Amino acid sequence: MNTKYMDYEQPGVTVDLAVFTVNSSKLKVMLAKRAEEPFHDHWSMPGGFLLRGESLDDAACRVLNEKTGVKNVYMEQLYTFGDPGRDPRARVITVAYFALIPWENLNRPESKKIIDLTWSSVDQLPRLAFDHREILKYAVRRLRAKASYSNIVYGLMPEQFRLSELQTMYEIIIADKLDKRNFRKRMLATGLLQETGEKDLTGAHRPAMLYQFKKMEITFLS
Amino acid sequence: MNTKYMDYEQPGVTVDLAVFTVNSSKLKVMLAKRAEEPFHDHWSMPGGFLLRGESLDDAACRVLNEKTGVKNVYMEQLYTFGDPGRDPRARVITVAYFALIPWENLNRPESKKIIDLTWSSVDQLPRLAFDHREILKYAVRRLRAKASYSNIVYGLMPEQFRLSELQTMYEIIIADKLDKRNFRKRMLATGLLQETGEKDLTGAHRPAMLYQFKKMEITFLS
DNA sequence: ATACTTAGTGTTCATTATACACTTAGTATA
DNA sequence: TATACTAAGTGTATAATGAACACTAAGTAT
Repeated sequence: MNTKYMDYEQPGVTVDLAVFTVNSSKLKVMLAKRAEEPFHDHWSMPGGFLLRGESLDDAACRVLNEKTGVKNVYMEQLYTFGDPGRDPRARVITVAYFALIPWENLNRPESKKIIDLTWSSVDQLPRLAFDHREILKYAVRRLRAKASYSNIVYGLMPEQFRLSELQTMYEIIIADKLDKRNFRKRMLATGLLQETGEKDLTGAHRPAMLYQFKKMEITFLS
Repeated sequence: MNTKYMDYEQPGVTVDLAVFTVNSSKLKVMLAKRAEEPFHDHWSMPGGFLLRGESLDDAACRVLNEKTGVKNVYMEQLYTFGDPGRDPRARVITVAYFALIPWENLNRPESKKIIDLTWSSVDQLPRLAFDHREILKYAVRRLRAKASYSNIVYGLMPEQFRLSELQTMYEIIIADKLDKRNFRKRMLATGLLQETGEKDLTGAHRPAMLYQFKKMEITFLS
């Protein structure tokens, strides 16, 4: 490191994750229990310091993989938080990311159980470390906004699904009801869905066609 | 700084600005000539290192003020760039901002002339230092996108203006023509504009009503 | 007085969004 | 094996929005 830089602050740089999933009809976010001071035993966003030679995106993927064992999920950079005093020990800049994981992809064999992780409903967050409450609120706002004008919800769906499940997913995220017929029309009109040919025969009622996404790629809708 | 952090990389943190204006019917961005290695004499985005105790937003405002003398302009955080190797000397994380300044607010008495600043048309960028070309491309994309669904263009207008000037501003940014009557209908329907009562008597033709914004506040339009 | 230039204004048509209710195809059970 | 039950699946009419389009008005210049 060039000594010329020493006049300036060289903060620590962390990458923190807002990891969302939906389970039990609730939008939930992943929290990690802190094992160290400050905020010992408080819940916080999972995160970690940037490593030498590691890009920000790589760091975010690494942290996610360490905590959940999952890979290849939807992830994007959210915002960078750097107010002085947000970490009482030292100056820390946090690049926040947000990620979406289908509930079905968690609790899989490769997701080693980590005892100090939990999933909290986004409208009942516990007391959080640092400014993480603020960051998560911001992440939820972004997710809700993007759900209304993009197909980002795809990142939360399992491989195959009924259209009614997709609709429910939208309803949970935007916290509002949708009209069944209009919803189906709109979704099928995007051309992003594909019938799998298989039927879901669970339940004492007419079976549902199962669908999948042609490509997992986020696009902007009308 | 806690020595525990020393295992991790402590990068330099800079704040770099994509400062836009419109002049001579072109969307332009501010470039600064570098006085030091690396990339000596190359053009770059204006920016600087984060100072001790300074928030990211404050740093962005400070840099903008140092370069242009202007304050109170529209500014937002854009994205954070942190690939290793983007600065050949050392690890540097750059939090990029974008700002909008009406051309009329520049070259004012308080804007001391800085010889190593220039305005470049965004579609004819010179060779730039670091990854600044990539960052500016990203900023232009964001500006264009936001122009189409928000009233962000307001940040580029002078205090008072004709509706035809506002339309031209939109046309320059989105690089497309708009229908005069539909444009005026839509703009007036937002309720964000206010007649000043004054007329613009320049030119050999019917004078135009002058308008102003009720409040300089970015909102999302239909 | 006339020519010139930009300002200012409404209507029609096409597209998109919204509201709304019945039939279908399975399972469960009497 | 008939009947009840449940969620799946489907179409139309109306309202709202967006797009296309041409003439008159109010000044200045000659």
